[in-house]
Amino acid sequence: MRTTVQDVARAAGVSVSTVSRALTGGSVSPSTREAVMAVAHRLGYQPNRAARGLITGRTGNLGLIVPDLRNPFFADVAKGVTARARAVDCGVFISDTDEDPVAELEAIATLRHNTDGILLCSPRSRDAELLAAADPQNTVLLHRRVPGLSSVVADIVDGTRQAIRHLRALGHRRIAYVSGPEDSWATRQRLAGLAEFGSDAGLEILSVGSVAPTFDGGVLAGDLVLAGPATAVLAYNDLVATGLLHRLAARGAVVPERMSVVGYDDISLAAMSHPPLTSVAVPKDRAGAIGLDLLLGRAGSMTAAQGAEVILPTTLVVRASSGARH
Amino acid sequence: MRTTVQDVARAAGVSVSTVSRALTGGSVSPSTREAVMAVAHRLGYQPNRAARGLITGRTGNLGLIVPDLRNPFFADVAKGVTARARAVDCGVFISDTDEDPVAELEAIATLRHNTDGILLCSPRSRDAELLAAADPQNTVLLHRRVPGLSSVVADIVDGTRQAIRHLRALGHRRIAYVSGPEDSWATRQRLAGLAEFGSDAGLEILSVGSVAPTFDGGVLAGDLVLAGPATAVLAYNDLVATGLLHRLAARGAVVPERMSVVGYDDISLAAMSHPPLTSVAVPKDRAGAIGLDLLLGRAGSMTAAQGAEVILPTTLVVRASSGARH
DNA sequence: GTGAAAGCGCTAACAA
DNA sequence: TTGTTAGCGCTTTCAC
Repeated sequence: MRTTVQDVARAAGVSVSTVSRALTGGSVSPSTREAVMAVAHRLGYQPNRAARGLITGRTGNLGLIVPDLRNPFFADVAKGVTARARAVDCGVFISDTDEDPVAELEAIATLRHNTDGILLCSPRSRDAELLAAADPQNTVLLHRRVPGLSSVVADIVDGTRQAIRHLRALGHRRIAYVSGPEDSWATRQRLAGLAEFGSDAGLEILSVGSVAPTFDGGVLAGDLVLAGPATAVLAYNDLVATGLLHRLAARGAVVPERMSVVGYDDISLAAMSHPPLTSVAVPKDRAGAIGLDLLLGRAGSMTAAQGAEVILPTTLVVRASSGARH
Repeated sequence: MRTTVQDVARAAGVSVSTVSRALTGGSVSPSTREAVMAVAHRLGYQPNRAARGLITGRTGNLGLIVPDLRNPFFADVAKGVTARARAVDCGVFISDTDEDPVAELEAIATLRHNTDGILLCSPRSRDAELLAAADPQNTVLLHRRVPGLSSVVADIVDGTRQAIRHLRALGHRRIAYVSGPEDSWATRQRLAGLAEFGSDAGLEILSVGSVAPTFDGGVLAGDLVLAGPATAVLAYNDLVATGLLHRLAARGAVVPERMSVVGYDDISLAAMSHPPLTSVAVPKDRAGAIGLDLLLGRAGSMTAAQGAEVILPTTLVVRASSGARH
């Protein structure tokens, strides 16, 4: 049997309430506290979080919901969350919904009752669904914004701006854009960033349509891009950019001489691609960590309950896949 | 306030125990069960797992400890665990120890008291430490074997055999091997596989030493391999193989014409490398799922408490990075 | 400053 | 089949 407060109380010759106070920081005489702590340590006492949660109403745990842990983007987010959680001694339930919206809603329903809060990565669900399922008081959206819910997002519009300016500075005048899922918030943000250059006389943004935000989507996009007059391409994300790189190589189009390629997100893959990929870096792990702080009321004056909207800066990381126009 | 069994009981006009029975599968009349279920659903009732766990002694949750979620290998393992967990309605605490052995022991200590069991990925800790910290009754080791603890591992010896035979069939006679962390179980297994070919007269296995099991480790290994007479190389894992591929490309050594490369683990990166990587596929997600079943006593007759040792088959996936000797 | 007792939400005896 | 009751381990009034 596990050691309980009872055991510690008996061994220390005090009451259970004194043990509880000594361990949780109530008002106890210093000598008593010390004695209790010593006994607790000697007995290897670990408080039962469930029992504590039952009475305090706080579980000390929170939930993280992601569409796919295999996607390096979400793995990075999860890493940021777990790292911060470890620092503040908070448990993290992770739910991988496998891109299934139904599983996502189920996860929200379960976790909202069994945790102190939910960090939600939901690129695809509709605003209304999210608003219906989530509790605004203790839900923080990661990398997506929905009015009425707290969120931590990256400044995608500015990231797009940096990418296009970079390519323009390299002499590119016709830049293809490979879009992602049409209904997603991230897609809309990217397009908003591109729209800024609509009035730029010397520049043409050529949309080659939407593809799946995957390696295969990028392979598909490769041919579409080569069919046009573009000398550079901005991809929806690094997975797409990597597929693009492959297809270009297979078609004999040398990067960056024939075509410059810029990705999005700066996942670890970007540095390992061939050639290494120029990419708009998004602070994925930091977003996770800040989201957690918001949930726990540790983010300075901001809390999730107040409907905080945090925007994190993006940075263009220049590698070998982008170069001067030939 | 959340709805409780009390609320459901009142609304359904029955006692709390009837509600409990109706919801957990006790003996209740079909009509009552149906009525209770309907009311529970209407009220959006979600049982408080903490309260349930307090009395049943089972939390319905388990813990997964990994060194690094960013590593695709462990992301795959986590995916397997969470997918199976979702199917059996079980929560998963994930703890990313960031390769820190101290954090790992802390995670074990916390989770063993707050979950029904622990799935542990610990490539580096020493056997004795693990045996001291873990409870053999409800701990399952993933991708590592320690006498006295249950484990789910891949047949690495056979995987190595397949890789070497593949290269030999392609005409290679001098095969370099890039080793990983010297003290790890996985490293020893790979070496055991290679040892089988020690007496093969027409074959020479050239060890080029140990490197970090990362992309950078592979870059480093590239030069070491090129300095020798080998025409093919087997890398510790796919991350190393990818770094190798990069360095070989940078040095002008065409793969597979000048050098065949075979990796290990078949992470998603393998299919996206340039050229796509031949790799020994390890059933990462299946291992996670089976580990979970072992913990929950759902794996047929086997349970973690009995010290089960499951060995999963490996398969060589041939892609473009390996070819006939020139 | 300390102890006794109530009770968080739930399940499992035990009665009926 | 159903209801009543005790109690899981803990924190928190409320007395003292």
